[in-house]
Amino acid sequence: MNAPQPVIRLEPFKVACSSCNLRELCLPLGMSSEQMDRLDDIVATRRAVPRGEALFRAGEAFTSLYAVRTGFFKTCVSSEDGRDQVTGFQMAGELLGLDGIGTDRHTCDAVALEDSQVCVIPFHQLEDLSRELSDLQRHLHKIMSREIVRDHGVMLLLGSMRAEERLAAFLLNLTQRLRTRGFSGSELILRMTREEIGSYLGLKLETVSRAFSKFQEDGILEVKQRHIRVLDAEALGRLVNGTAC
Amino acid sequence: MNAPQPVIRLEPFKVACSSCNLRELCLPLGMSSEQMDRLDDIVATRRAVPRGEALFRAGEAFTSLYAVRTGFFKTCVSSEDGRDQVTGFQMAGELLGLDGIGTDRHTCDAVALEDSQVCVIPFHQLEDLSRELSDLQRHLHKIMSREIVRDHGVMLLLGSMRAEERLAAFLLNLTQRLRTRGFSGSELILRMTREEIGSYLGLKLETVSRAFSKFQEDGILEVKQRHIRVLDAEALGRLVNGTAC
DNA sequence: CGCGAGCTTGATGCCGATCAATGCATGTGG
DNA sequence: CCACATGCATTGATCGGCATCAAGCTCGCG
Repeated sequence: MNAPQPVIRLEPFKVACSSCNLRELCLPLGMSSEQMDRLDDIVATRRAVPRGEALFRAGEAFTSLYAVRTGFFKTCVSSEDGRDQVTGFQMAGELLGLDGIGTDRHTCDAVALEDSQVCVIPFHQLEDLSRELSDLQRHLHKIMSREIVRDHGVMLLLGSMRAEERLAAFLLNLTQRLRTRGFSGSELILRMTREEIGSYLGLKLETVSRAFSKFQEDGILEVKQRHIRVLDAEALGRLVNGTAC
Repeated sequence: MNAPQPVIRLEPFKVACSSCNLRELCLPLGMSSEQMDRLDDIVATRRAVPRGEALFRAGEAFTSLYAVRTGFFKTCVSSEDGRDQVTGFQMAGELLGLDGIGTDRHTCDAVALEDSQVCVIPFHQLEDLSRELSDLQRHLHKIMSREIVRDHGVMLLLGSMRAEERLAAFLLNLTQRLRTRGFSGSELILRMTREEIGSYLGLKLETVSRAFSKFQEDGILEVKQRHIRVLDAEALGRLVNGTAC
């Protein structure tokens, strides 16, 4: 059903982890410059993915991991009967494609929510290199483990939180990650629709919209379509921790 | 808050992956006998965990992975405000502890639901060995990736299925895994309470109970407390795929 | 300017949570 | 052996949060 969709590929151009401003967020975290040079040898190309296009789709052969260099992605899985679920949103410095390692096929779609660029990391070469560089090996393991832990957090959210708590947790997570990337965290532009937020949070888009309106009424947020300003981050935090209940 | 709880530890005794009847399900899958000997060098001890005790708890230092040898476990995470969520059930041949790699601390509790034994796999030694044995390295990566994919499946379940579908999916998954281990799959004894099933599925225990009763009325299951007999596996499958809606 | 995608808001209904009572198996002590 | 406690499961009655259905609204764009 998911016919492999042609993805626009710009002419590959040379990139270097060692000179990338994301190196402290991304795969090269904590590596020496010699180690990074080795990594540069295998992370040789970038790929541009226009807004709305898929970087990969469920069912396609897995060959590489991808590091988001610029832009924003969602990943989503779907069941046979057509229901689908957004499993995550990825921003600069985050890895895509870990799902494909287990079966050598991707198990989800990765779709760009704005014009984006990724670094292509051929996985078998990465495995080879990580047998030589134990720092790289360890970091790869940590990244995969953290993805598992993140997923557990989402399960907790989906299994036990009510609508407003879910949205609050989502916003806190987003602002947190933006702050790590040098943004203020109190002002943000959502790159996804209400429906995509809802899919991620296990809610319908109307419920997401109502929750936004509620937060605005309560003076916690200022909401103008996709432009969000966080007025009371503490209140958001209280919502998540349930202290406010 | 989670004080490290003493876990009963039997005197370690020698074990061997190479002679383990789970080797085709577990970490040694697909390895040669020389490779397995190397693995045996580091997987040197077992540990017994009585029913109700924790193998590890959130916050404890991470040192090892554990392979379930006999018995049955649940893993659960909890939020600051005390809500908790069962994130998985593990049976023979499955690995526990992957969550701890990312931060060197466990992020969930692993609790035995019956008297159990695990093989202790010191993680740093496993990393060392997997730098030598690419088959082992690759298999470890596959195991972690599959855990991520499994988690995505649970998200889909929690985010978009209704109560009976969730229970049906859960039962199919259980019987599937039991069949892999040589059991019939049409008859099973649940090792967990209705409440634990509910936590995993994002439902209250009463809802789980009602769903069981409904399946019994419909002739899909025979339910006697924790003894379940699957009378109509196809109907269960239809429920999950939504064809029945 | 008008169209359409996405967002907001209201009215209604249903699924599953909640509250409560009872049943059933196991274990313990008199 | 029975009396009783305890933990778990079942079942019923009621309630509430979110889904659903249905209008409008906003904004960007051809």
